[in-house]
Amino acid sequence: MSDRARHIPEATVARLPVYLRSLAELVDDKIATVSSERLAEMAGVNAAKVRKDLSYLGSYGTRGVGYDVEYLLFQMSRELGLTHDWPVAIVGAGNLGSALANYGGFTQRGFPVVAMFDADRAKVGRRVHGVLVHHTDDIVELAAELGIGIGVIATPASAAQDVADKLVAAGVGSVLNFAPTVITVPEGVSLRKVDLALELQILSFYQEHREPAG
Amino acid sequence: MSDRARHIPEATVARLPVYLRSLAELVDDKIATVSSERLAEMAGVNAAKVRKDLSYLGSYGTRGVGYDVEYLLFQMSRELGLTHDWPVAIVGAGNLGSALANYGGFTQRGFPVVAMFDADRAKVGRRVHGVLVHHTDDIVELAAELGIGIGVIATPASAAQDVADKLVAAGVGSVLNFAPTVITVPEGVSLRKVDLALELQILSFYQEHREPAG
DNA sequence: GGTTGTGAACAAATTCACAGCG
DNA sequence: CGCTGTGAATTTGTTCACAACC
Repeated sequence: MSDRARHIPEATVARLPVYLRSLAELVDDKIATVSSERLAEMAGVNAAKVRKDLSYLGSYGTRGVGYDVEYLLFQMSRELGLTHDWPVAIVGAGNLGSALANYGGFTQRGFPVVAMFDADRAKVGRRVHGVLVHHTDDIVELAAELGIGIGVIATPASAAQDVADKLVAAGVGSVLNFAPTVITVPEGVSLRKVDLALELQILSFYQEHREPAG
Repeated sequence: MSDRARHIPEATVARLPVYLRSLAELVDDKIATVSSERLAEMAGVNAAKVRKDLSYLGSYGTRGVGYDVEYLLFQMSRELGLTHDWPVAIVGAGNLGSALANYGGFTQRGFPVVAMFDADRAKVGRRVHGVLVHHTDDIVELAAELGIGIGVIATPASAAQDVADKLVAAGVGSVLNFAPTVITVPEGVSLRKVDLALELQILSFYQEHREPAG
């Protein structure tokens, strides 16, 4: 239907959730209208970028006035696919997987954790934050059955690619990888990664190269 | 000393740790030499990018042969500042902060967690994975005393900016923010963020816009 | 007057393609 | 002959600057 938003740049897509959060704050504060400048400040970017980014969604602002907070929030939620829930499965019920399951933020933001999987039979049958742990052998069958769209990988690196393959076989369209290894997914499946140690190593570089003091 | 690597692009810096991990795997497998093509495959990028990235570090390859794995690993570790440890403090001893402290990967990769901080007096004095929890009021004093270079923020969003300010006041040069909010640090301080819900929201966008099937 | 929306200018990052060297 | 290292071309992303509009 909406032919407006034809191909939004990746960099813009990655910023939309930040704007969304800012808009949610404004709603909480009962603020009805916001300028690109104010929104930029809240999102930690500059105003030109906000306007360019928002323009990909459509012309939702009013010149001389700004953007209607609630209207923009709604349009952005719709564009991000956040007007409905996306059931999520977490694979790996170890430290990290359990922490993710216990972290309420997922369910609260529309990503209910509906299943967990682990390769360790001793963990199968347990519940983490109310979510039942299944065996990884059952990913393909169960994830498909439960209509899981997004899979979260929180396994050791050695298991990650195999798990990703199973998730894809189950019809999962998006994968969020926490395992410290590169995994690949077929064309058409989205993949993002969060690598904790890697982030520290990047910071280490800048730490090492601070102010040449010359 | 080395005047070679004058200003490495950010995008390249963010990939260096991925190459580093690949090189470590090759060392484990007792492989002495690697081509840009092979390294690219392991790192999930293309060969041209590998060569361009590595060229910023210096001319460490041999034409017709490839790169000496151990030598490149050493040079890269040095460039990334990973030849010595970087003591880290984690602020926020809740679910996430505790999971991060318990996650052995940090210490193991040269980022020993030497202190934790929390605003809740009930948590102060406890130990998480052997690390003592202090009160956030003592960040400035203690972080400076302990020579902490990198601070990890794992607090609720509402506390994050205040904590960041304290860390900076303590002389911390790098901040890794897990709180779901935008924080700012002064010029010269490095900042990276990991936002779990945000990653899922980005995936939701692509999930929502899968295959227009036209 | 004030603020958006957007072409045009600029900057960063990626990819190509090949000379140069082992 | 094979593979690196790198200029040049291309693509992607950012910022400027201003016309259009409320």
